[in-house]
Amino acid sequence: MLSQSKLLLLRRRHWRLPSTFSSRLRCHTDSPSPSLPNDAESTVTQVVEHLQNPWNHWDYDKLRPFLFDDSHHLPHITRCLNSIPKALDFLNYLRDRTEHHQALSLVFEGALELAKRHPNSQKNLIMLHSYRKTNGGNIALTSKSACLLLQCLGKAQMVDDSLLLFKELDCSSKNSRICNELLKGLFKSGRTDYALHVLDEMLERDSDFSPDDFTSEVVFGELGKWEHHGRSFADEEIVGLVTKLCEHGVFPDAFKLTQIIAKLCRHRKNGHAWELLHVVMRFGGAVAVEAASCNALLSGLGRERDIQRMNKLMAEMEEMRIKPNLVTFGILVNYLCKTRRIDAALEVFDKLRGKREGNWVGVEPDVVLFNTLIDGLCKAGREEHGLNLLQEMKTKKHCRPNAITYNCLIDGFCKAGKIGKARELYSQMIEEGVEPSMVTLNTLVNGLCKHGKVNNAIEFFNEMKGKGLKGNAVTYTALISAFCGVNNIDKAMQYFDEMLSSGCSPDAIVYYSLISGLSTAGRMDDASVVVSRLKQAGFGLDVACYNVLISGFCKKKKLERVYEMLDEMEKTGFKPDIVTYNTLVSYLGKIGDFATASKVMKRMILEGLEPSVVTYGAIIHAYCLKENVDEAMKIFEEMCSKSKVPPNNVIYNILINALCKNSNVERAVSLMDDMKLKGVRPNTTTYNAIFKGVRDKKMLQKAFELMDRMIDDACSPDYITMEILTEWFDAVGEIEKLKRFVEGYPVSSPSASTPTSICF
DNA sequence: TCCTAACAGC
Repeated sequence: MLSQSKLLLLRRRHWRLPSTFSSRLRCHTDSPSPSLPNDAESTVTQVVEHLQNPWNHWDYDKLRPFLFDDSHHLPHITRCLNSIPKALDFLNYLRDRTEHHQALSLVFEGALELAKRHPNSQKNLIMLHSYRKTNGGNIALTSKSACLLLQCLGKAQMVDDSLLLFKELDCSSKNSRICNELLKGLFKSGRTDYALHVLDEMLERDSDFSPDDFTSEVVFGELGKWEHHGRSFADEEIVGLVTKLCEHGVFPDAFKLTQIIAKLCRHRKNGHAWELLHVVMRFGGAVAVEAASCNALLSGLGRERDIQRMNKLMAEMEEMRIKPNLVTFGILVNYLCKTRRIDAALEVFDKLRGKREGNWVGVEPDVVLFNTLIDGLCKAGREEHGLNLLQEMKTKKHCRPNAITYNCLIDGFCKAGKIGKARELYSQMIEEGVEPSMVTLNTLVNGLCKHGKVNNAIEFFNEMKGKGLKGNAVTYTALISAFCGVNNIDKAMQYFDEMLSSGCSPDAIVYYSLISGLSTAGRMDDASVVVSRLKQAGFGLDVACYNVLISGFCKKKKLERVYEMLDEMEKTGFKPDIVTYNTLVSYLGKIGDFATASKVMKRMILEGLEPSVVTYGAIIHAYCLKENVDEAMKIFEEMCSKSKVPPNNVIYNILINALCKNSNVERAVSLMDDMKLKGVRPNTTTYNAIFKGVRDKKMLQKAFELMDRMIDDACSPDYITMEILTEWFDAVGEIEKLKRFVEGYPVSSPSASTPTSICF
């Protein structure tokens, strides 16, 4: 049969504690806390039983002893009531009968503890807090109560209540735990400055509540966070705060220290991170610092290419006997790879697995380390060596190659132009059961596009679509750029639309590719449409984007649109760069406005930009177009003698072309000799220009000579070369020589019959 | 929950 009280409890279902806590029987058998002596135990049990009386018919005399000498039992007694309403009834009953504040405080503490154990503790604690606020004026808080309330108010971000509560406490009941809870709440609500003020009080020499491990947890946890509700910390402030705490013997744990250092390094504040780690090293020694924290700093230093400090830190680690781990070596190898010192990276790699003499023998490299090295090798054009490492990985149990391993190699072989090998590696990865990723898809699509195999790229992409892999912005950038590159704007637009309809959201780079393609194709109206779509999507133009647009408008002679772009650039805070100036100079040169071109160049120099080889090229080209080759040559001489930029083959090509057109073939030929002398490599365009010149002057012998030189320079004739030479050689009966030339044989000496280096 | 993390597009 259910007792009356149990019925009551059931009726107040929502107040009930879970069955493990709630049964009245349990309270009977529940022995009071172990510290309770046996005789006390029985009196406590008696009074609890009495209080369980469902109609709250309580005998004040029975309770009286607990209000005075034995009042320390009150929290426990209250907890045993197992019902918050009942506890409040008890509290109200006492308040009507006694002025004994301590007793009330202790009963309230018991009620709070009950609430804390309730599954809906937060709500119940808040309820008790409101109860006390509205009608519990004379209930002072014990330290424990204050702690519980501050904890729940902190969680609820009721920061003003927290502060009021804290102020009301008298100094004797304040302790570190209470301060910590307040601190936590203040940080959580973004009252950073107030929190720091409390922390300062805690640190004061004569304060009774000095910071402890929990303080460290709260404060350092806050410093390591990426997002703050209130103001974020200045990096200097972080260092200052940690120093202050360390001086008081409060250290961050290894995890927090690592987190804070990593955060500073990501903000490119290596100096502060360095200082921070060294403060902790200085005050806390090696105990406080683990390899992970050093690794965080090492990787930051690596990113900024600060090898001096990397070495210094490694030496300090050794001195302090902080043992480097695999990650430490990973950072070092990564640094060496990224600075193209791949042999040094291999040396570290071999040392650490004991293949060479060194101190670090016996560390087994992992997949990341292998991948870092393979990528480094591929980027250095040593993909074959990377392949060897792949084979080695396959023999290891814990180093199975993953998609990233294959991606690095596939990219390496693509960049080296060995598309076949790249595809072979792709098949290999499928055979091995390694799932290709989006990066695999993009690497191959891009590789195929870059080598003029757009159709194969599309084929492969379709194949992957069949497997359920969709393309992303990177995939579409590759395709769009490729189609723009072959002037197939419609196809590029088609893929742009497909990207949108497939649900892939474009990024600034895809927009850039299309804008660039349209501008190059002279379709400025379409380009402008894409620009507004880019802006609608929430992106902005960058300098590169402005440059392609300016160049496009220049080509279309839409000067007013050019100025519009320049104004917009200025308004959005972008300064024209060397490309912008070169575009303008080139345009002004082409329309023959040398006065303005010269003004633009002056402004460019005023802005601190040095004229580049492109700037000189633009001016030289402009004079050539105006058939003022003498002036062009003057600038060329100036380049050779005074400027910091020596002429390249583009400059020579412009001049050779112009001289030939001007019937000054001799001078053009001497420029070709000059190129050889200066080590500037001629290309097919150079030869085409000079061939035109010697053809017009009917210098057949010179043509033979140049053909041999062309073979020696490993330049292959193109359709323009053939156009220039075929008719001429046919007319003079030398078509055989031309055939031999195309096959790579020398032609100037009739006896020559062995192929030359062109076969390589 | 920290550190190496590698790979793709302008």
